Amino acid sequence: MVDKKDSANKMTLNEEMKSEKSDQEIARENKMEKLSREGIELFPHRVEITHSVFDIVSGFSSFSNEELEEKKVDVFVPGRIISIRKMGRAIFFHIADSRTKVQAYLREDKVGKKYFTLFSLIDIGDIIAVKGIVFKTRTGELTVLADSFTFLAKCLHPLPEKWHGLQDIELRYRKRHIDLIVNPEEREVFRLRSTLIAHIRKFFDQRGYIEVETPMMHSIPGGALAKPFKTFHNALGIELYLRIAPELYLKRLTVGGFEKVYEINRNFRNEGISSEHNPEFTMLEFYEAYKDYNDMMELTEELINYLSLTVLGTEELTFGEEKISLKRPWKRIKFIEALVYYSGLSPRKFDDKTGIIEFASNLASNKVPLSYGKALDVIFDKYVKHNLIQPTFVMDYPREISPLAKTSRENPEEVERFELVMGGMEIANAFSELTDPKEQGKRFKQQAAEREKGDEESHMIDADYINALEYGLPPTGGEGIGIDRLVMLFANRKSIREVILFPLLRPK
RNA sequence: GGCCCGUUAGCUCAAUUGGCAGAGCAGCUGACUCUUAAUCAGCAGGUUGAAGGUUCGAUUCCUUCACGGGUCACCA
Repeated sequence: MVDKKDSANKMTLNEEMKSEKSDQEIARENKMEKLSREGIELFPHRVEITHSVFDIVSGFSSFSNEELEEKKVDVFVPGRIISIRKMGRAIFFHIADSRTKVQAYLREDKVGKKYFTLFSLIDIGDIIAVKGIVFKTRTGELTVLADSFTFLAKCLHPLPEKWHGLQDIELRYRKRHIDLIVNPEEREVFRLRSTLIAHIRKFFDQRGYIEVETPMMHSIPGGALAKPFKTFHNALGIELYLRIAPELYLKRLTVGGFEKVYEINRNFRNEGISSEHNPEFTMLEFYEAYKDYNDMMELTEELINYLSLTVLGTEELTFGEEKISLKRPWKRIKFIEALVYYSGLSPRKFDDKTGIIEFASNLASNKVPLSYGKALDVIFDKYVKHNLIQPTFVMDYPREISPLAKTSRENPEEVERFELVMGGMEIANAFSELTDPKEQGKRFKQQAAEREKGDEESHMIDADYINALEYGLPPTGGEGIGIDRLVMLFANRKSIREVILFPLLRPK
């Protein structure tokens, strides 16, 4: 098995080394050699620029050509060449930075024959810096009239076509750098992601939360019901798990006196890959002492509404065919009521536990025996989730599938937990945290029993966590929000791979 | 993992019933000093994802495999 893999790797490496260059790649290498022979540095150490492309476009677009001529704005601007239009002894080309592009204009009579000839050795994709004066062409396009240019990097491969860009989805993910060069709208998705996360930090920082980092490697994976990745620490000689959630560590911090904490970081779950699941994904978790799940609903509405208003400037998201209104307050529905409403089963049917388990088992294809709680969850996923497009808090979950949540004040079979569903996706999961160490011990034991029966996702017993609770966890509201999915909603992308720069793919 | 779909030039896509694998962009050569999907003339570019099979002949039909997409199942 190992040998087979090794030889396969060697094959691909050899193939890659031997792989023939295309005529276009050879042409580019030849140009590079010619330029080097001319004594031109193609990969300089640094360059003293005066403006970015964005600076020029944002700073001078509003001026007329007359005003620009008067100002005589000298610029030295770097960018990647994305198009070239050669017309005899004049050349127009566009250079781009991550935000926008600007035209440059090179004339033989202006730069001299030498520079002009050198430009024929430039390719689309090269990164150069253009020195010149800003003006507007007859058609009114802001343009840098070049008097010289400097190589910053040579591009040795042809770029994808200029108006279709890179369409091949597999190539876009495997060669994300090319995707980002030629597909400006993809850059915007990741810029949006960055801005969104920055505002999340701002939101919590302003409320007196502190941001913390807790371990990614756990000896007991906890805080969620999921299958972990396993790894090994050589020096300690112990098996470790990549974390499935930071929850138990964050609550230890609340025990320790940090009353408001949050963490934005990666979780790892060893489960299927789909348009809504990447094995590693980014989760925001936050915990606030003296609060319960009702407070967390308020906070969640406030957070997401604030994010939309500040980042997108609207309270309405467009997600595929749907419009999602973030106007507060959002819909709230009890878990069991949602099940009754969307499944079409009569409320009485849900009192028949074996009947429900049988019903749910027929929906699921795997043979793992279902508990009543799991059965309800299966029905929820199958009948309810995808119908909830507008933001909806689904409240009061079965206790069996919520081992870390406090029992409901009204119904001992339920816990104070909600999930926020939007665009048919689960976006957030929160509860009034279970703070009673004895009760927590019991819940863990029930989970361990499920585990014995073959449920790999059940929670392991974490004695150290119970010990932490024994020192006193104040009443606490806690919540996790899937950042990738939130970005999907904000960026109107139906696949999680569109909002993760390097989604996990099978190596080729 | 099951089912469906896709993989053709560097990129985006064609190819009729199984009958010489094409186009646009990009590239190369040349013309052109306000173009902008610049234009014009010419040239080059292919192991049709891989391996097998059927056939006189396979991009096309069949089998297996690889990778990806969609969907279902599990999960956030």
